[in-house]
Amino acid sequence: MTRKRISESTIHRLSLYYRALSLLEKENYETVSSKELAKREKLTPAQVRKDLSFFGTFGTRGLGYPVRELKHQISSILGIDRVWRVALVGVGNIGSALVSYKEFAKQGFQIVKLFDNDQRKIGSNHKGIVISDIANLETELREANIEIVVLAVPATVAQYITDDVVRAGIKAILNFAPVNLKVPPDIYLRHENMSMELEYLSFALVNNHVPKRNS
Amino acid sequence: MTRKRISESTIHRLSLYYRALSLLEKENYETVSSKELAKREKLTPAQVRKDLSFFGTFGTRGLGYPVRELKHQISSILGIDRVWRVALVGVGNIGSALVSYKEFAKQGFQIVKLFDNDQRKIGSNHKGIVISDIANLETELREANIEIVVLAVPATVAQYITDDVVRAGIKAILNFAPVNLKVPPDIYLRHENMSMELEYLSFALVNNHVPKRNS
DNA sequence: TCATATATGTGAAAAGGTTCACAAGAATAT
DNA sequence: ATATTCTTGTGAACCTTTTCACATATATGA
Ligand SMILES: NC(=O)c1ccc[n+]([C@@H]2O[C@H](COP(=O)([O-])OP(=O)(O)OC[C@H]3O[C@@H](n4cnc5c(N)ncnc54)[C@H](O)[C@@H]3O)[C@@H](O)[C@H]2O)c1
Ligand SMILES: NC(=O)c1ccc[n+]([C@@H]2O[C@H](COP(=O)([O-])OP(=O)(O)OC[C@H]3O[C@@H](n4cnc5c(N)ncnc54)[C@H](O)[C@@H]3O)[C@@H](O)[C@H]2O)c1
Repeated sequence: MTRKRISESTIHRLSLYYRALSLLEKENYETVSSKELAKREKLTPAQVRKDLSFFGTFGTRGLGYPVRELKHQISSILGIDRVWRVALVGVGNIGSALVSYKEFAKQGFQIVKLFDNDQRKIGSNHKGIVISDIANLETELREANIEIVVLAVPATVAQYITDDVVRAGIKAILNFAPVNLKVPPDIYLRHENMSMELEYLSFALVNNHVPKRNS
Repeated sequence: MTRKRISESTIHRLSLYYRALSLLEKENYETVSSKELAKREKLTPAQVRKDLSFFGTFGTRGLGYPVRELKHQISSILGIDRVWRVALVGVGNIGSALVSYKEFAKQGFQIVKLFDNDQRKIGSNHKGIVISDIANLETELREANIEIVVLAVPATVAQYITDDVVRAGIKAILNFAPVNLKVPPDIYLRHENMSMELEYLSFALVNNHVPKRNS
């Protein structure tokens, strides 16, 4: 268990390193320097080395990092060297897109349960999964040993469903609805907010923005 | 033109304030304190006041901020008090979901052009927009006066299409493909990376993470 | 009119995150 | 063997962001 407190930015960059390493592996690189890794994800070599140093010493001086080995280490740090059982609530536009996305499963996020409140959808088979009735959310989340819930429901019902999800003992939620959900402090809650990124672009264009620090 | 350099975090929080203010307006609030605004978006009152202070003085001591007025001010700062002409490339799973999403248009992001390379899709009418051939990307982006391009194509072709988009004079790109795109320094490029958020949840669960600073 | 309560706006302090710079380890060439 | 080159790992310096704390301004009630 990581006892040092790691910043969110570092964790996000681990995802980037993982992605870059996957590509490097495909390109048959044996080793990679912090310089090359940094270049591929628009970061600095010092940043790469500092981030990795929080978790151990993975490199060889004069040579760099072993690609396969480091990739494996990062997947272990991120906890994606295993399968996570994920449920998705709201099989609408965005929900359907997420279910169809094969990369999630490849990274260990396996969507094994779908929920909706639309009678036309309930019971139907969607990409090999039968859509469950939202009325049975709590019991079925428990029975299926779900660990992560993805919310793709209208903003108006998101809080209500969240309360149910929390009651089912779920500790991690990814929310696509543009609303700030109230959850107990021991729940990990993340938001996917696409409007925010569009609004950033809008701001940047209008103000000719030069960020103080780069993303 | 904002000459002071504003941090990305501040801009992202402006989006949150805007969202909260929209709701407050619906709830018929006349004024709102930094305290209430902070509570609704899980921030601190000082943070709210500091952020707003970068752009002017909008509040009244002893009373708070006028909801309608502040909302309007923020929409002007973010540049969403106007219509942006957006094109979307790749009308697949996620692309279709984005086109169907009415909130974008309500916030001024109007998707007016769709592109794909699939012959079965080209020429067909999708939510009132005829899908164009990717072969005509550059000319049609220019002719339609597109200002923002959303990329929802496979990662393998994303860089290639980006080069075209840049050649068409587009200055703002929102990319959904999990790949770091190379663009000239005067282009605003943002990434929507859903795996990253899932991986954060995974990390948090595995490591019992307490972030150093909250999101 | 005055007292009290409320809440902003903002310098200054504190906390956090990034970059620098270099000692030290390892590979490679001579 | 030794020199040279390369590149890591990491304290310390630097820069950015957040939080604190309070002077200041307004509203409200007596
Ligand atoms: N579509 C997008 O591109 C997009 C982009 C950003 C954010 N979002 C957000 O994602 C969420 C879903 O958007 P969407 O476009 O997929 O909407 P949608 O209407 O297509 O899908 C919502 C789904 O949720 C189901 N649902 C409604 N109430 C429910 C309930 N009480 N219990 C269970 N299921 C319920 C509906 O039957 C539907 O299948 C919304 O909050 C939206 O704001 C969507
Ligand atoms: N579906 C998801 O939930 C999801 C989640 C995260 C990221 N993404 C990313 O979003 C992108 C799209 O994903 P998707 O699931 O919608 O895939 P998809 O295959 O359903 O859609 C891709 C679309 O792009 C079109 N396309 C392919 N090559 C093209 C080209 N050269 N020019 C123009 N159009 C072209 C295809 O015809 C198709 O319509 C991918 O990069 C994916 O990694 C998707």
